[in-house]
Amino acid sequence: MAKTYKEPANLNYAQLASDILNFWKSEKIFEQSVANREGAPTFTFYEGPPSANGTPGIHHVMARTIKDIFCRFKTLQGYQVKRKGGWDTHGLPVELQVEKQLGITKDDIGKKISIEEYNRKCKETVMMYKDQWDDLTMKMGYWVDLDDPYITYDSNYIETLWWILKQFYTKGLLYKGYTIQPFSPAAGTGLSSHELNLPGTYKTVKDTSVVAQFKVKRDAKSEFLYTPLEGGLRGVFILAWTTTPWTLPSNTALAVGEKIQYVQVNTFNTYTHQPVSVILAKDLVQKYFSEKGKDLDLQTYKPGDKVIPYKVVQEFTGKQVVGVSYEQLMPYIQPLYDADKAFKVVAGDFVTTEDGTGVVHTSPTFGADDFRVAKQYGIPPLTVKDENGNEVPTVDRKGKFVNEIGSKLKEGVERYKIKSHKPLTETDFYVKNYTDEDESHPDYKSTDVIISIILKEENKAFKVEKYEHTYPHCWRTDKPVLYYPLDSWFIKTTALKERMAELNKTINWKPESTGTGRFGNWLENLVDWNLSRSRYWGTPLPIWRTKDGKEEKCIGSLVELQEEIEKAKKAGVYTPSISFEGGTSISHSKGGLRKVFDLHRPYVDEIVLVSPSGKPMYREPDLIDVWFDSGAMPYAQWGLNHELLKKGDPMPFNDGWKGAYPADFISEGVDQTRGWFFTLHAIAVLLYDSIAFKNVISTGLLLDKDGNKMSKRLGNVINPFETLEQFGPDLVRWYMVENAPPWENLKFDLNGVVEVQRRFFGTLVNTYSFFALYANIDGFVKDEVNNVPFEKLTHLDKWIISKLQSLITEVTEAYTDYEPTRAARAIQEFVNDHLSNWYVRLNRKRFWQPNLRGELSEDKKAAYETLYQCLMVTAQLMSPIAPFFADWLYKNLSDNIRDKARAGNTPLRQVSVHLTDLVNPELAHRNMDLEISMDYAQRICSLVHSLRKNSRIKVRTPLQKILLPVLDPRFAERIRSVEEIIKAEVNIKHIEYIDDTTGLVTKKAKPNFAKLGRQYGPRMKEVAAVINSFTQADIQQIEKQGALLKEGFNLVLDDVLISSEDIPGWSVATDNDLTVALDITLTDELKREGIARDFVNRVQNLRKDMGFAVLDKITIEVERNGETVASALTQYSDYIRTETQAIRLELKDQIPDAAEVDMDDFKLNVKISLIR
RNA sequence: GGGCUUGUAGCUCAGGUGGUUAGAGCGCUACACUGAUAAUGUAGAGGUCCGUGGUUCGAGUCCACGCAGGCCCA
Repeated sequence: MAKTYKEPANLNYAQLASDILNFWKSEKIFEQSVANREGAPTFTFYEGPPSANGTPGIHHVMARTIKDIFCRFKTLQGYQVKRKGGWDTHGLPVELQVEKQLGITKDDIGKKISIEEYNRKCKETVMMYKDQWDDLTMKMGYWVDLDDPYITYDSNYIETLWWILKQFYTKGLLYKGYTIQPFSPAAGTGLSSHELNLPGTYKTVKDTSVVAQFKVKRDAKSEFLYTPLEGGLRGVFILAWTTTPWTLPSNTALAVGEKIQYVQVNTFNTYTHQPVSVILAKDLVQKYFSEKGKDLDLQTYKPGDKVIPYKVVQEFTGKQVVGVSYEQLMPYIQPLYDADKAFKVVAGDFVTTEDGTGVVHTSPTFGADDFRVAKQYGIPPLTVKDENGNEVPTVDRKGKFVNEIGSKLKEGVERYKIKSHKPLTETDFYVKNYTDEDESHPDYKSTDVIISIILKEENKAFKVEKYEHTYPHCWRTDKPVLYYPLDSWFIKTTALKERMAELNKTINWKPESTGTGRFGNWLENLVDWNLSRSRYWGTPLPIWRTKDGKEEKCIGSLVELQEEIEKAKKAGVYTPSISFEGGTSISHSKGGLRKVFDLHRPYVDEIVLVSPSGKPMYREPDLIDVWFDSGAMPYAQWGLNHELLKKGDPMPFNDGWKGAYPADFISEGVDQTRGWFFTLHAIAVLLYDSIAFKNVISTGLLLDKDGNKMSKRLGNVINPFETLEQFGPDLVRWYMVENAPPWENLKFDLNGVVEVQRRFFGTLVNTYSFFALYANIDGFVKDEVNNVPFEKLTHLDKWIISKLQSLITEVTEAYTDYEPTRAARAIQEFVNDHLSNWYVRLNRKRFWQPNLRGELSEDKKAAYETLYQCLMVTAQLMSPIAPFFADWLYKNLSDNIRDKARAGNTPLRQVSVHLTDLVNPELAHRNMDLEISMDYAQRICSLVHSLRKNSRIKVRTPLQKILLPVLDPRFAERIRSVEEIIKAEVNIKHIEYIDDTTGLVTKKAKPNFAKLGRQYGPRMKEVAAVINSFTQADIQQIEKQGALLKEGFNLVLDDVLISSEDIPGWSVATDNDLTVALDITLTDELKREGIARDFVNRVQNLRKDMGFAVLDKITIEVERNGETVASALTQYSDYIRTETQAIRLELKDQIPDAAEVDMDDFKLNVKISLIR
């Protein structure tokens, strides 16, 4: 017989997936799934571009599974879901990889290797692992369009970025400023955070640290600090600590912690012995004052005394001194602007009491925190004008104080007769030893030391000491790094901060906390976006400037660039010619060499434009942050359309743009919150006052099974290819989704995948195999049009179909809410607990009943149809998560009727489940009463099993009855509707419903706390005690009359929960509101029936042992063994023969070659033989 | 240091709005079943619900302060 339904043996899930993958490829299923929905509403998905310069990891399988699920689900729902792939190609990781490959460092660029060659190498490297990525994409079943991806290094792509930047520039949102960055004066270059993380950069050094005394100005705000001054005290000083005394001349603020407790202490200066009143954090008092000096009389102090008396005179929080003004510590130069706002106490969230004084000296030009807090409070930096009139910091790029400071320091050296290793001029004050001075010279003094001495002399230093700490050094020169203001280009994101927060509220974040918390807070504390990167491989900033910085141009397209170049040529500042080729790329010839032009360095740097006043303009050398690349993908993935651009279209993008903005859905790791999620959002708000995405899932981390990060060092990295090969993609995907919600971290354990295989896929395959086995035997073929009418289905059929409708509703809702884990768990529960363990198990007999006259009975047909429907819908519901397996199941169930379905244009005409339309729940087939009844049945059976086990009576032995206390008539009705199922399942003859009239049930009343609580509140304990003391009569009364007055409490029926406690003399089992008692009396009649059943079982075993086929007919011979057995076998002869396909059952006195079978209580000699 | 997040059985996880006996699966132990069978069922053991305070008649759940892990920042 040709098998209509495949019967899998030893299913290999990886093989299955690879077969289905071939099918998808050859039939172009993905393409069809998009083309099919032409004209339908669109669902827009944006692919966050991965970088192909590294190999994909198992976490990419996770991230992409999530993306894939919702794209597939929306397709099933009828949307058209285009998914354009993309590649992220720029950035530091690419550069580092190239440097590693070539064995060079950044220093060698432009020396050992030209920028041109270097960037060519980067471009080659960036797609190094593209094949592996493509392979993974295919193998894991991630559907994304890889034929036409966007690539961020493309000229088209970069051109769009330029266009966007130009829009920002025109709106005044792009400006040049500075930030504090690590800088190596010796090398003359900024350092990236990566360079700071190189081994060996942090060295332990001994620096001179100073606790400086900042004198508080007396005014209304600070008056309270002057109140406790005693005679002789000259002033109040705030103590602030620094390990970089050279930054003190540029101090403009002091930062305190608002919540930190500070104290004011009257004491003496160690160096000048002058009486002073100082302010510092309470926690740090012991660090600066010896306990011996505490509360000593200040009058007794004489200069030179070892013990310095001190007295804490008041205590206050940082908040109270915020806003206090102080005198400039080293008044060498004045701020260039906003001088009135300088020299104030401010609050800084970075202030601690771990070291120092709890007050942080703030110099906005030389510290990132300082810069930030100064900006926040509008405090000016201390800067000077250079020869061009530009504002510059007080230390130049060589690490030397400017002359304005240098000359003052020189004066100090002379005034205080400080000895030095060589005569110092105003140009000798390097803030660190960048000039390799001889430090071993006995009179050598660093600038830090000189400053400290001057401060001591001037009663401005409270304490000076050497301080050992680790400090970053330049990996090239081994010299200390300075934190230094460097030019940068910024996008003024702060201008639209409120709008960004407002629009963010319209985005559906999964989980919500990432949106409101992590992202929302980030938006609230937003600073301007620093776009500049001093690197080589990336999108160049399209801004040209004259040398003096007075004129600049921002280029917004290639056309514009070409026009500007023409102008420059006419003006004679630039000779190479550039021309368009094919409208999108330009070629560039210089010195006879002609090469295809791309917009990267160094080519773009060679272009010199001309300013309106006729001066040459050079490109600002910066590249832009790669996050701008990816954040601009909604626009740049399509590229600029020059025709629309000419017309002045505000959205001049190529085909594909329309209707694809904003995205309906995106998903990336939670680490992208301030990366891609932010840049997408920022650019969208700045450009179009729009959101860029409506729904977003931020996925958690993928850890190893012990919760550790996967790293090569730990050797706990899971290879995605091996894992997919071993288990197949469906199991891996299912495991990842089912195990934890996607935004939680996932502890990836291969044992979990094995478990998914056994527990879920194994069960589902078994269920399908069961169906296939019997459907093949019976020749059942699904007919989409003619089904057994719903009314004629059995209770169980209707029940599982009702369950199925509930499942459809639940799963659809879960997917719609972006809760894939809920969907997976619901499907799993349905398949395991309801379909397999209940429906199939209880219905097995229906399937193996022989057909009368070779025809399928209506009941059997109904069983097949019901099971078929359940499997088919399961395939569809699970298809977003387990796309290969679901398609396999779908095809197995429907391939045989495809032609007919096509002819009739019925739903199963589609060759793949991924082309079908999601079923809608048929609410008419939902029957909650039935579902509740069946739930009771399942629980009652479980209780009876438990009772049977306790009394050691196996299920094959029938028992007379169970007793079921009935507290509510509706309950009895419900049970009656499933009575037959219960009786069959636990092999019981009768169910007896008993109520309190029988006197068998003892009832118990428990307080309904939830309801009583609202009413009685604090008197709860009293009421509860009253209810717990209810007598049977009390319970009866409240049940009958609905109310009871007892001990002053007017109680109604709802106030109590009545359950049956016990049935005297019976063994009972309870499960919440259910109680069951089992009659364990064994009569002879019951024993005989039990023996018959046991006997059937033993014969079946023999049949199986002897390798008989299911339909083989046999004869049975049994040796006599007592009267009970004989009568049992005689009485149940018909039953036994039907069950075992036996033609004859004979009792004999002796059977020579019989097999001995164990009937538990006794043994029987039995012989079965095949009838040919 | 800050923001966000997690902490429930040996492991992986559920536990609307507070309600008195905290659940599931796996694993373990025992038993049953043996025509879904490299399956299956039932039962049992296993808990300081991270800690300490607080609010409340009542806290796994709410609040505060901690501890430990994670992510992103600084």
